[in-house]
Amino acid sequence: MAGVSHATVSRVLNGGRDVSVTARRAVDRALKRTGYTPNHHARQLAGARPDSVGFLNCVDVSQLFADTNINRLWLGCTQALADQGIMLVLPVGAGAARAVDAVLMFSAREADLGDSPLPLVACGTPVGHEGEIAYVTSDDRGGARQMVAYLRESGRRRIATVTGPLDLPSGMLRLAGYRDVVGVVDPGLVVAGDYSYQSGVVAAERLLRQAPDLDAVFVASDLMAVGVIDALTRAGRRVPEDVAVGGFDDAPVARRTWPPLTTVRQAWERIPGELVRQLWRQVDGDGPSGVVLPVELTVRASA
Amino acid sequence: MAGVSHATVSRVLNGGRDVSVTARRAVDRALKRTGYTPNHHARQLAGARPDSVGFLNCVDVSQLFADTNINRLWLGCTQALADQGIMLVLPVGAGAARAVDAVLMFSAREADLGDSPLPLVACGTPVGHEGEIAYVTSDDRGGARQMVAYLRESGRRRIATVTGPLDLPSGMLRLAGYRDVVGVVDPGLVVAGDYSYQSGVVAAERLLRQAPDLDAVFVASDLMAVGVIDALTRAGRRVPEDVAVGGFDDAPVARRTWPPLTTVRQAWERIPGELVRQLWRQVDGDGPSGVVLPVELTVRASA
DNA sequence: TTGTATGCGTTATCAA
DNA sequence: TTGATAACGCATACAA
Repeated sequence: MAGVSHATVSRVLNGGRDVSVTARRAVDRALKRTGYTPNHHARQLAGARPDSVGFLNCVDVSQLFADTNINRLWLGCTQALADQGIMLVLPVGAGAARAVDAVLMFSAREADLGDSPLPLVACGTPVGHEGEIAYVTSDDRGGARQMVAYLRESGRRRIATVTGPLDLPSGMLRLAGYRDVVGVVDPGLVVAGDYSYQSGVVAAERLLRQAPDLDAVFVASDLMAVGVIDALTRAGRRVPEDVAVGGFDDAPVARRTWPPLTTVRQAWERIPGELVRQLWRQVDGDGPSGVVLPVELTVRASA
Repeated sequence: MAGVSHATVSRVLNGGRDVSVTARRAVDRALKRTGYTPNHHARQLAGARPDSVGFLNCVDVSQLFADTNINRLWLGCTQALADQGIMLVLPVGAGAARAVDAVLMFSAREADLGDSPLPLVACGTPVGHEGEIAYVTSDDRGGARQMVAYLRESGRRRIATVTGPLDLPSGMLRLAGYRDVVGVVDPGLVVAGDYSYQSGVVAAERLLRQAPDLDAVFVASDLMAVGVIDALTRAGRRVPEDVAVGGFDDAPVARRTWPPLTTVRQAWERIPGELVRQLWRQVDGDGPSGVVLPVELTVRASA
């Protein structure tokens, strides 16, 4: 009760445009005096702009800070949103995203898609829903294509691949890119992994059995690629002399392997910003659209 | 539009009490057909019970899943709330808790306290605000007292202590418990740590310099205790023959040290349930109250 | 058992 | 620059 109306108080709260200095001061004092806190729900209901967005990782919550890719994105998004005074929240479990005003979605399988009542942007291609869901993604298919083409131009003839989970867009698309350049593929040269180090090891051992004459492997993630290199080395193959290994992501580990990993670099520094930009478009009612960020072949020593 | 009123729909949504079977079915069908999703904000505004609660860790978010204590609590709370169909959300950053309907607060320093507009329960004693904030805590002071008394009864005479952060209630109270039985304390026997392994190592080295004749150490956390044992061992002291070491928490690591750690066991399995129970009391408008859970001296081999 | 009416706390649209 | 006033979508006391 500063002797002014609701409306004036609201104006002060939202930037104080079109409010006289005296009124503003009176309101400010009253606010402080009464320890007033705006009600988030009422605010959102009345149509305020979202001020909390959820970082929804469809795969695994507990691994959030262990997976360097997700971690990088998390940090970037936190930053990009904090710049605008918006909080990033981590909803956990099935319907938990209802607690926030908007959603950033990661590692979504087809089943995770479906129309959301909230403004939503997917990180990665929402395969099969490209026209309905806004998204930002790296050029997975193009990147895979670049890598495999590079391997081939380096004179490799028996190029195998370790894929990511095939129910994930990135997994499917990187395999598609491999197919694009290899043409008709020998099934013995394709093994599925799950992006983990361990699955890289297992996949490489299997590959060695199925196709002992392979001379290159395109691995769909750097972490798996490390596993592949380790397994290959243990089996007595030299990298890259006997077998060239190419990864994907340019994760921090790519610089620390021996030999350093040739990989496809994702534009990590751009993704969070684009994600947030797309989210605002969504909030402003623009139709869903997709942003495909270019990737860059980064040649080091493993291939 | 199932041919019924708003109120009936609302009733169906909230359990369907006092609704005829036919009406309920009609509503259910209409709901499915239209893909209706209730608006969370409107619901909360209209006075519904909270259905998203925030797990607010005041210290460090990124370490959430690394700290075994916090991790245990996180899992327990997720479970306890999921049983009631409620989602646990992880708000990150200063004001992020505003996105949820209620708050569970961990590792709060005095500065983090202050009256919240949301129902809130602290895990740990809100020192200086005991009457204003509801809380659930282990008996830190009593536990420390038990441990130090046990050390003394075992014939130890120069009992040192490595404290936790002294701006954290648990840190202060465990030190207070130590004081309670030691009486007038030799300042050379007290070194502050921060609950980390590394700080245990550093503290022990310092203690060895300041008080080479010590014959026991009460360490305020198991993780630090491991560091203390390692440092002691490296310095040529045998545990427990030369120096007895007692920890606090009964973290998983306590069983895996050598020698296995004598420690103060917190009732981890009870804390989440009590926290949630207190939260509902809070929601129902009961005045803040505190729950102090007993701890148990667990004697293994290190003391 | 059902419908009507009111209020929740805020923003936004108008007049004044 | 300000103050009424109407939404916002839902829950609930009360009337029917």
